[in-house]
Amino acid sequence: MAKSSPRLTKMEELAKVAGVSVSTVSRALAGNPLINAKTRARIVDLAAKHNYQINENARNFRLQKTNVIAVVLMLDVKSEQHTSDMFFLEMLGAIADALSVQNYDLLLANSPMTNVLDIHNSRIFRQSDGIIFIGQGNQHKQLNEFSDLDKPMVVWGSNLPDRRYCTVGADNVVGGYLATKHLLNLGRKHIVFMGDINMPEPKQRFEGYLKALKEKGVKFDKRLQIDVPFEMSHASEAINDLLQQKISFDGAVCCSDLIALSAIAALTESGLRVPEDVAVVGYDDIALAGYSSPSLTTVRQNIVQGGRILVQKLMAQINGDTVTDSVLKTELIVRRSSGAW
Amino acid sequence: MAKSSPRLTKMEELAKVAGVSVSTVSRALAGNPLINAKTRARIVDLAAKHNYQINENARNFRLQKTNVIAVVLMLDVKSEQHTSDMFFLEMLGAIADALSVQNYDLLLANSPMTNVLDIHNSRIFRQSDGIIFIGQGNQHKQLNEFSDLDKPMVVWGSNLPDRRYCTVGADNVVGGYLATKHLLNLGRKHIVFMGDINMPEPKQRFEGYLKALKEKGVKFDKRLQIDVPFEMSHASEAINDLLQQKISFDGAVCCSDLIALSAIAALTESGLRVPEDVAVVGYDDIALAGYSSPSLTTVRQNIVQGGRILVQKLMAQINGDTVTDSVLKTELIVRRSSGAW
DNA sequence: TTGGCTAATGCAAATGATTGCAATAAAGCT
DNA sequence: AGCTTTATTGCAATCATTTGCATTAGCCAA
Repeated sequence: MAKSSPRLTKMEELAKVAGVSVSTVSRALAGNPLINAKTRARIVDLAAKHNYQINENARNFRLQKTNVIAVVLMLDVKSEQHTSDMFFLEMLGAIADALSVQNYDLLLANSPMTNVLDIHNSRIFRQSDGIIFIGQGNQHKQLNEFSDLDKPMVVWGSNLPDRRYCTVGADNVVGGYLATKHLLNLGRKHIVFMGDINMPEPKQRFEGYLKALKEKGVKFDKRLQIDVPFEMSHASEAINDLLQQKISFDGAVCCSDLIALSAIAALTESGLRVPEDVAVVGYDDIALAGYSSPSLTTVRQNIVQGGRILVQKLMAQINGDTVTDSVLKTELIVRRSSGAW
Repeated sequence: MAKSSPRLTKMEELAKVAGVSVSTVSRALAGNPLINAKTRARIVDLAAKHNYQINENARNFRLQKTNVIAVVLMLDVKSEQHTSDMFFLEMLGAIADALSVQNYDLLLANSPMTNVLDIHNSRIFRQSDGIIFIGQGNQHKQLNEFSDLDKPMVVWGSNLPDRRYCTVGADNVVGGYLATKHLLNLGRKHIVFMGDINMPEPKQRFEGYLKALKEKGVKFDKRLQIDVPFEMSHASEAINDLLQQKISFDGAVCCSDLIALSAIAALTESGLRVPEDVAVVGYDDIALAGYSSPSLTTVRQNIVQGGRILVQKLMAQINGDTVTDSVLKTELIVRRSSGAW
């Protein structure tokens, strides 16, 4: 590039420089094969040389699209998942990256939302070409209704029965299975499951938990399943309750790292050693997991890949394609201390 | 509202229903006093009744504005602040809330950025009416240059000398002071300061640290100031180094909760008790701080207020006003365990 | 009645891009 | 040469809104 001339801001100007009509420039920049290849190349070069940038405002207006994707964080409802961990930010970052590649903006919606359907009359709806929901909360039914509005949408979450919307999510059954099997392999027999099985994702993890128990021929003790919300404080209380009731256990599968850390705190405060007396496995692999003491064995969901696939599915819908659900691989991150080696 | 008719999507339709021209509708909805008050009220009512929503795309196009604010997370550079804690998400949420009140969208830019000036030729720049930078990283100079581009901008960070851009930030000097004084009041005399004083904010907190020491007549031991990045793992190493060198200390002021938690982990692993042997104070008050064991005494920045003021300052600039910096109050959150009562 | 003044409203241009259709030029065919 | 076909390009309408200027209507005074 020889030198950058003063920037051309309108197609009209670029057309004059190139000695062609505005239509031709428009088509050339869009890669329309109607335009002679040589002309096209020449115009593209000129555009670069003069630092021409299309006016996206005008373009979007003409094309009746917004080039904006709304992201709704489902973190309103009490005892909702991940309210206080890194999951959302990481996912948000992953989505933003994936979107920027496609030249889309991200419109963040994060005001408390008691009913997803309220979105219909909001800016979120009108001012976006599609919506990504992070989590389902307990609004499965509303999400189903929402999908009837024919707005491109995709949901990070589990593939619930009767869903009419597209989901992308990690394999929760496998996640629960891996965590449980890890503890079983260490010889633990009395394993607590900490997570609210009324919520979609914990429920599936619990399935995996049961599957692993069955495989090893360990009988399930239903006193060991505890409906703790993802919020931390309840986890310590739950552990203390168990201890007080003299229900003995030597392992714990937790539905988030925060629950796990909270449980570990309660255990050590009660004089129990982790992992010698009780081995603990978390979920999510938040940054803290690796650095806490004892460092945390945990189940990792591939968030970057998740964000990318969410965007990809949404784009497909915007282009009129029909899409299918996607279940991502889940892996167990074994660290030395909490879950033993 | 009697009943909602099929939605009107164009002003033209609304104008027909109202029996006036499009111009009149436009002016009426904008509250233009040219239009007769009664007519205006009638049109506004009709708009509501027919659920008319203005086409913001067309409006923005005509008015040559984007109604989008870009938010740049300065989390690229190695050893940058807060890379892995909740701070960014909370701030992002606060900003998004404040923006939505003003009917602005949030465009998230979070791709690694080695030089802020690269933004000039990017979508972030063209497709937004203003930019909010979260953090300064080590790009103070570039931010200064950037401010010469006459794009409305505001920066969350500390009020460095020679800045030509508007900043909003918490009072880091006071933060460092409060944390240190708290430990001194508990009778601690050998207090470690953990934070990279080459970074703007830790540097100011360090100032507060020194001020508190001086006030109590405690001499500063420079071996106790340690340049740990905000990233956690280094903090444990640093603590272990100190212990190995037999440098004794009985307190620690940390520049983030993550550093604090990491330090606590290292201390307890070495057989030291927190807070009996070493009292620790963190910074940020992330959700985990209250639930970890021992629970963490920490310095809280008012993030919601911060987001609101950032937006307010930016709006003022967009409207052509000149703005001044803003320093927010900082408070110490005392919890029983880590920092003692 | 006519002219002047004001308050209220409408006309039409403008914003910057896209695209159906028409127009032109070049080439091929008989 | 004359006619048809094809490859390229340009014209002009269109998207929904805002706004300078013109227009109309109503009122009052002379």
